[in-house]
Amino acid sequence: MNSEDTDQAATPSGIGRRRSAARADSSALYEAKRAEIAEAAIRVFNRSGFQGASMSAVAEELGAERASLYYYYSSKEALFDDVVRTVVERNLDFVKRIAASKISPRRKIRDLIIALMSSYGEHYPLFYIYIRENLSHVSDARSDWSTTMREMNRQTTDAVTAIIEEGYADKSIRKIGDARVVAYGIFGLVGWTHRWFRPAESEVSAEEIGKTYAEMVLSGIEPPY
Amino acid sequence: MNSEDTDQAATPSGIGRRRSAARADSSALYEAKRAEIAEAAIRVFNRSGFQGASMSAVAEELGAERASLYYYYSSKEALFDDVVRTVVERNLDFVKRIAASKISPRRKIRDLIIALMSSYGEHYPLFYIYIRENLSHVSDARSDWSTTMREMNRQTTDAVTAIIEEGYADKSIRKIGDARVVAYGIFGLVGWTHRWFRPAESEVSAEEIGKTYAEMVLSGIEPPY
DNA sequence: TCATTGATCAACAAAGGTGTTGATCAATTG
DNA sequence: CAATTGATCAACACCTTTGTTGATCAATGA
Repeated sequence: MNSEDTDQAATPSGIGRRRSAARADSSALYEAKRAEIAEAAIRVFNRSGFQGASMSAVAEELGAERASLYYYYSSKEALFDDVVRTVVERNLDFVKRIAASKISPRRKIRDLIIALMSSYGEHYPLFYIYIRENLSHVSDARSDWSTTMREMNRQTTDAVTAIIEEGYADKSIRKIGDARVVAYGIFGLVGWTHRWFRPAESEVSAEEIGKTYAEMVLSGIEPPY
Repeated sequence: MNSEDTDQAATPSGIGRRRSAARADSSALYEAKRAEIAEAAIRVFNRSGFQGASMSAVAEELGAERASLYYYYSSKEALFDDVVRTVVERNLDFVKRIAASKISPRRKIRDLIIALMSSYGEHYPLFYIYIRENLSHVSDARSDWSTTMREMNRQTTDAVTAIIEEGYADKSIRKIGDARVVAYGIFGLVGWTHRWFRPAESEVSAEEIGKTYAEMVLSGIEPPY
């Protein structure tokens, strides 16, 4: 894709070499600029999805020139990857931290739902662009990246499933069905908000939604008394 | 887009006139062929989404020629509309029927979740292509179609919200939060299955999933005793 | 002052998609 | 048999997008 690794025809401006150098540069200033581009991209991806988003639209959103984006990102996929990697990593850390805490399974579930919703609201629309995508557009050429992402997704699901099973084992959670189905249900409740929740316009806060869903799930999985 | 409404240059084969006639034809035989095309399209749309799906892919899936599709559908959008309209209408009928039945709000919720899941599993992947899309690709040119679809979506949500509120009013449902948030939660539980549930490969049946989620929601919204 | 560098401008080739068109073939049907 | 018709073939124009390239401008800073 780029033939400027070593040899470079000596152009008067040397812009070719400068460009590839810039894309490889990971100094703070460059990363800051990349973050700025990523922020604009997040908004566009959120509106149009990966396939529907064009680099022109990202450039326009940023108020810059399309060619300039290629100064920092080598392709639309690279840009998208950068954005999604952030989300998936943050999400997994999040879930893992709660899973590892020393509280009861029921409390974990409650904390998870509320904290997840709050985080989604706070970082809107960052998480939602990832939730929408489902990584369905990944090309075979990037199978290692997509493998990594799917692996992290699996870990995220596994962590929540493990919490449910922990509760099944110590009988603090009533066995209402397959633990994985329950885990997916929790992600469904929270993830589905991407379809209707707009923090800036909503009358109910992200936290309130979280509390409602936590209440919904919890009182359902509590043993009868 | 088509200039064959009235005048048509007399071509030797008259194929132009024949084509527009075919597209307007709604006899049983033509509708059957359209259904056959739509079935192939459903599979492709489910795999790739509207934007990612190409007419070539649909043709290949059907085992036919791309040009032949245009004999029955005037555009990719027309094909997609045909598919989605079916789903949205069926879904709304479904929800309305349960909402109108003479059972308690709690029973309505339970029946709705189980029946919806069963229907999704049975008609897989028809409903899921609609759930994925969110009608986000609609162009301004088709605003009447999209308005109709959004209106039907609203009615579907409203119907479920009304059931919750009915329960809030007669105190048969414990007030855990905004009725609409709860309604969206139910759609989230059920709708999210599009991300992981594959009827042909799954160990748990659609009905089992429905029962699990019904249990999860119900015992949660039951008043304490 | 002068080299460096981020950013822009203005092209460009290549790819892939859409919808159209006319000729043609093969099967069906009156 | 002869007309009809579904389906195919093989182009075609058109459009959008992607990623590249080289010249150039303007600000920065040594």
